[in-house]
Amino acid sequence: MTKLETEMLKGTLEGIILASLSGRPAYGYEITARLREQGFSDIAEGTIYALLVRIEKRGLVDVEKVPSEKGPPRKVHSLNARGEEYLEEFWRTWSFLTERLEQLREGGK
Amino acid sequence: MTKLETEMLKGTLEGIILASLSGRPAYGYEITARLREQGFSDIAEGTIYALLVRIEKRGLVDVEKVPSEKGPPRKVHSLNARGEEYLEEFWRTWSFLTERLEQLREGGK
DNA sequence: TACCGGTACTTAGCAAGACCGAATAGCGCA
DNA sequence: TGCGCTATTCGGTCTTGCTAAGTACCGGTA
Repeated sequence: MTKLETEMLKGTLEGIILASLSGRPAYGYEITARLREQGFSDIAEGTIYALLVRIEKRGLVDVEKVPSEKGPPRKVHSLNARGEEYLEEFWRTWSFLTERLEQLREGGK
Repeated sequence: MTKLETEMLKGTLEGIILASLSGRPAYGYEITARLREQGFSDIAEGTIYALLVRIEKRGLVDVEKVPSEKGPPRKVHSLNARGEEYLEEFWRTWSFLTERLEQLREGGK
């Protein structure tokens, strides 16, 4: 992970995870795998778990413990109503940012 | 400024300033004004100055002191070769991020 | 002269986010 | 027994942006 990426992820990683959770509940290990497949190759596992705890505390996801066939029990996170709302807010802010940046990029040429 | 925006700016504000400096040298006060016009209405002035100091230390800009008619001397910052390089790198990373997020957004529907 | 407002920059202390590394734990297989 | 994969937790560090306050220069006005 480049330093640039790391810093840019701040504030967006949360939205990324919520988005990835939207409609498809998942547990930490699974989310990490999903993200890696989707191109976020080097996101630290510890980071994902810390973030999941955070969004749980904020009440954006519901958590259910499900026994696993191959390891300790999984904590399955599903986006709830508040989470959906927050996700929408996230997309709005994200759109705002991308629009501004696109403007700047155009202007810089 | 919403908390979401603040967190999302982390890691991108630097690029925003470099981009805004690209081709048009400017001093802090001016940059703040520019950004406000461009929609970043609530970026703290102190933040801009701190950031300018940082990018100067990293050698991404050249700084020249220019006397002002109405106040203390201005520190005019201009993007140098290293800064241009860094800016390109920033845009690459930014593009990567936006593509991934766009994917996620599509997938979530 | 004294003061105020606008211009311009600086600094100290704080909160939040992501990272790394290590630890804990369950399970199957050689 | 020990290795490797699954799965989660925790402590300490670095970077970033924010707030709030202060310094400094200038012109106009009372």
